[in-house]
Amino acid sequence: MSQQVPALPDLPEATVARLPEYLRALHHLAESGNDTVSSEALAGAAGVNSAKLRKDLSHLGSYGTRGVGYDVALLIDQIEYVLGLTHRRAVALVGVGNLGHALAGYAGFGSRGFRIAALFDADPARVGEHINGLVVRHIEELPEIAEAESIAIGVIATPATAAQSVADRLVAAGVTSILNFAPCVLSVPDGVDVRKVDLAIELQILSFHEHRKASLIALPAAGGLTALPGGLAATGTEEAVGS
Amino acid sequence: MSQQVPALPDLPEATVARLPEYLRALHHLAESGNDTVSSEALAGAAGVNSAKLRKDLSHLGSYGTRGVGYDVALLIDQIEYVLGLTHRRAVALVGVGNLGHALAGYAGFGSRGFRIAALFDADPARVGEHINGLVVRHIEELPEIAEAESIAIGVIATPATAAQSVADRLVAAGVTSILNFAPCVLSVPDGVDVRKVDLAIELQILSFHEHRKASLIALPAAGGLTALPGGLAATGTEEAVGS
DNA sequence: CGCGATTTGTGCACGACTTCACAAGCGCCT
DNA sequence: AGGCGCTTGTGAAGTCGTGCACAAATCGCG
Repeated sequence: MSQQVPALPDLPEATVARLPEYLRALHHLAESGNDTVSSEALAGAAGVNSAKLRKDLSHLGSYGTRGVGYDVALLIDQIEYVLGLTHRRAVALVGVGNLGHALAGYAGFGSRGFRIAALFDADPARVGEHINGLVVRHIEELPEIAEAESIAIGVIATPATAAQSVADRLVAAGVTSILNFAPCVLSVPDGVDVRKVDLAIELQILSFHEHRKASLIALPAAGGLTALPGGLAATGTEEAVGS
Repeated sequence: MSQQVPALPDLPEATVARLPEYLRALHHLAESGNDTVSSEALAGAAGVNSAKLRKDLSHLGSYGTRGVGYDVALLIDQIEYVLGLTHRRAVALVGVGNLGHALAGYAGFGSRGFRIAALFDADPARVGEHINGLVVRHIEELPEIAEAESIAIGVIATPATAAQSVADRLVAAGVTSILNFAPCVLSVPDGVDVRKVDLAIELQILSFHEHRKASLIALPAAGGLTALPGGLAATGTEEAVGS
């Protein structure tokens, strides 16, 4: 076996964070029947500028053809390989409350490289419940199941008060990557990666920009500090045309 | 009248993204009865290092006391002011499927400065449903309700195919900030902010790190690029991934 | 009142990321 | 075969963010 892949180049973190977006755009293009795509077009579909896209892809190697563009299928394979999506990864979801239920039923996980292999909760009243074809198990059972299913990724969807304890259990069960939806900071050993998603934080960041926009409008051109320069569109198409 | 606030300093985006985390930590400290906190302690609670925290806070002004620390209550007020959280902002949630349901029931929004003012869906079968004390309305009703409720923030929890159309409607209804859970790129006019949350992307980023960790272990110390520095220190408080 | 312990605020150097601008490479057309 | 237009890949410059290290400021105590 052994593909001739050149042993995982170590990519800038910012690039890694964008690769999944490129991948999604590429799948979309492939479904639309495109078999090649230019950096300009792909960048547009992914919401970044083309120079950044080319630099990102260049870190993976040279998979484009000058004068032509990128081969969609080849690029998909390369990105999936780099992201470690060549096989479906098993994920454990802990906490089947409000959010946990929604996550358990989210089709996007299944279609994009992951398999929810087990659901856990600490509340005995919830254990045994069937969700989307899976049965909720008690958190105590985590070690055996994690072992049996080769689970390396855990998702925490519990209240903040339980999150650290759950994280400890996950780590003890061999999990080395955690996606944390609880609004709190987790402390984990070296070598374990944690990513955090906090819905309220996202809104608060938007609120800041609302506040700023409002205060800019409210102030009559006071000094020279208005004249909003570039606009702050986050993921607009690109390069704001109008001004 | 007129608070003596010095007209919204324009903060680095990276700082803005961390302020909500500081705010959460501060509320936690306040509830625990602390009335002052050092940069070291607060940084620990927020999962950053103290130099960064001090620099972030210094952008807001000088609200600390040398030799003592920061006044918790004062700092909360300042951060809430800067983030525009002095009043509760009305949010429209569009799409009450799997995820939308969970978001509508998420208590964190209510407790951290937001009020879900209305729920919308395009599916007539869902219109009229009651969720958490709110009734689901048809998307056509958005303009009047957005106006009546002064809604400036919209949350999109629809399938990707509907997201752009919903975004257009939101913008037309006067919304200037959008939180997008649909896995697609939105294009919006200048002056409208968009933040995106994609659950599958978060997992794919973790997958990359899993892949990288696995390949490092697999390779017997080949060149000079392995040599993982830290070893397995117990419960590193912070610095999870560190490149 | 002055001194030492403590902690903030910040100048500076460094590193990471972004953007520009262009040479190099490729395919097509004549 | 040769030239032309198009697109990639990348050096180099610019921007942004981070972290160190220390001066400045404050408190408490003798």
